[in-house]
Amino acid sequence: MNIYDISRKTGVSTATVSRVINGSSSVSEKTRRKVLDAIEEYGYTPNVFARGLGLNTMKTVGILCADSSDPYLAQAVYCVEEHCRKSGYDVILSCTGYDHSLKERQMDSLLSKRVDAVILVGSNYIESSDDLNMYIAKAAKTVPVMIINGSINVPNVYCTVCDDYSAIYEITEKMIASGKKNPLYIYNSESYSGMQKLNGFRNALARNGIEVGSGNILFVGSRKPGGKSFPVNVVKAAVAELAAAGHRFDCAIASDDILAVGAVKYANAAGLRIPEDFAVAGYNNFDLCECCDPELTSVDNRLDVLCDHCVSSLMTIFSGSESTIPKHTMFSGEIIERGTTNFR
Amino acid sequence: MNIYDISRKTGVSTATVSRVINGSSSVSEKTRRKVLDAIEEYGYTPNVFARGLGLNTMKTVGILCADSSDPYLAQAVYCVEEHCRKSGYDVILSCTGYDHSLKERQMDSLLSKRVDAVILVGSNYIESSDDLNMYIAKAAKTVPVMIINGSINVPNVYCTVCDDYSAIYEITEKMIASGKKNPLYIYNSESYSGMQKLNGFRNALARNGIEVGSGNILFVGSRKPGGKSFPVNVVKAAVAELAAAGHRFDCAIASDDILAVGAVKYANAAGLRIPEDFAVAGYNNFDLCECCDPELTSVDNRLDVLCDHCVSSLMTIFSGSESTIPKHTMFSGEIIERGTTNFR
DNA sequence: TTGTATGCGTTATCAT
DNA sequence: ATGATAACGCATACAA
Repeated sequence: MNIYDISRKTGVSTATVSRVINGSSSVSEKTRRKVLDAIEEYGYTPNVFARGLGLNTMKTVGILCADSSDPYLAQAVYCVEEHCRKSGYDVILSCTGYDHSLKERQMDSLLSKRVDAVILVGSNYIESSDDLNMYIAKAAKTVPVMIINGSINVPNVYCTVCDDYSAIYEITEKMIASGKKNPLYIYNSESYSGMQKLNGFRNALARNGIEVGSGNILFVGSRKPGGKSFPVNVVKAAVAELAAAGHRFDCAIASDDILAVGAVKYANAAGLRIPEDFAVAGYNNFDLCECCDPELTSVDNRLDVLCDHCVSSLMTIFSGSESTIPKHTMFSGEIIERGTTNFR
Repeated sequence: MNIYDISRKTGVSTATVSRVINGSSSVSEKTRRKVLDAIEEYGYTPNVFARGLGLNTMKTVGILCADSSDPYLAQAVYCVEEHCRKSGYDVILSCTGYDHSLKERQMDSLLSKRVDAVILVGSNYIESSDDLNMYIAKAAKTVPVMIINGSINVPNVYCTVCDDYSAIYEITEKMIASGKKNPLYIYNSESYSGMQKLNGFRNALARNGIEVGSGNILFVGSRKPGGKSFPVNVVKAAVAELAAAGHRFDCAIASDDILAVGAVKYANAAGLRIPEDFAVAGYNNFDLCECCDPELTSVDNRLDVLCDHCVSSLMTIFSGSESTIPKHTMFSGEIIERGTTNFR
């Protein structure tokens, strides 16, 4: 059943059928009804390939994300997908893992599918070397590229980020203001955003005259794609090991809630009182925070806001008003205090 | 840059270019090289729309899932996407929420995109009324429909499920065998799978001569799409309320880990010893289990196995050997014991 | 091994 | 308001 069939059944030309389908105004009400009825009767659906061939678009955006099973990214993907769909765009999901080579290949694959835009979800798409970011600039010559939680200054690339630096800086300051002298920073990502957070921690310590030594910073290894989450007991063990090595700390700040939970487990196992002996703060404000005992203080990075802003911007760009869209938008995180800290 | 351009640049016909692209054997090595070089040089990519128009396929499968931000579904989506991509198929993701009307609409939308198959992820796609499942049968007339964790007997629909009934039956028996007299069942989904689990619980109790009253079963409301997870404190409060109403229980079995965590929080807050006074078991075996204190006993439903089986089957069907694929495949769950229980 | 010609189902342009 | 037809870019049947 194609447009010719409908044309034949109704006795009008394919052009008119097409007009009806696309809601063109210059069709008589009578003809429109006739055509609509036939479409309904025969269950005709326009062929998207033929349409795509002519218009060179299938109203589809590609999503690149490292690992859609990571709760943070899953949340973002959901939010982006929903918003795109409501705006009439389908979503092709493409998980790349954390290795560079695959990212580049999947990007090419997406472009070869003639997506109308690509959205990079997660801070891990911007590498520290410009060379490695070339493929993004190249892609942006074809279609608009949106980045959620990553930043790069290239034409036709639009970035929406959370101010991770300030959020960590601020929460570290609060820790110190609440009387803590020896903060520990725990992280598992060396992405740009990861480094921003780390800098926030370092600078807050420096600002308060606390020396930063190897005992203050703990890298627990990178996330692996497809694992349900980051193994919390790895963190627990790493913190315990650090303590056993003689390092002293009275609080921990983590770049991700799951890491913070590891710290809480360490403290509970070591018989430390939380937050009196050992305070903990996480990042992302997942429901995991409420699963923790005591409940976990965290930074809400307002992912939904970022995603909505990103997709709204994209739709505006599609509408042709790209000049009104900022290339870079930064939102502030928000500290949500719960039982693992005692700020004042 | 299209196939005509490459044809012109190389001095061979478009047919030959097409042959090279598609790896046809009957092309001289010399010609092949020449064409390949030109393709490389000009960065030519075949137009998928034109290709799709002729072949009527874009090597794409549609995924329908209620909420890709639910950790369980996110895990499944990741697994399915990865496997599909490795098999040369792209994935269109479509989140439907838990309402029926949207499911039907998104299914239509997917079919109108001419996907080569549809994968339904999650137990919430099979309704108890046949009427409501009609749209699945209808879709299956066009393309193969795969269901992960849901079951229905219809031509061209292939189901892969976990034996939820037996898993819950078994874990309930273990609870009772470990000395518990008053189990509580906590659930938040009335899907087919949800009912299977509940039946497993009921039958295990009946089998052991324990009467099932309203104080033994707690429904805590349904999941909402897009929320990060199920609000754990809602569960905690609901259990506390049940206890306050005079109901007595010495263990809890939950249909999802997050609900079990709620029960653990209740016990901790009530000063009950786990597992002596109050044992807890969850379902799904997420890393959440390890975040819990004590760590949570759970049923591993082997989602990765289900997903892999589902996609492998699909690829076999694509290859034309659908007759070798079972319409229904059931895997067993596996009980993973941790600190919240003391089985023997 | 290679080339020619045609169909695939739309949309858009240009007539009428 | 409606119709005829070209164009979109590829794969393939058929011819050479």
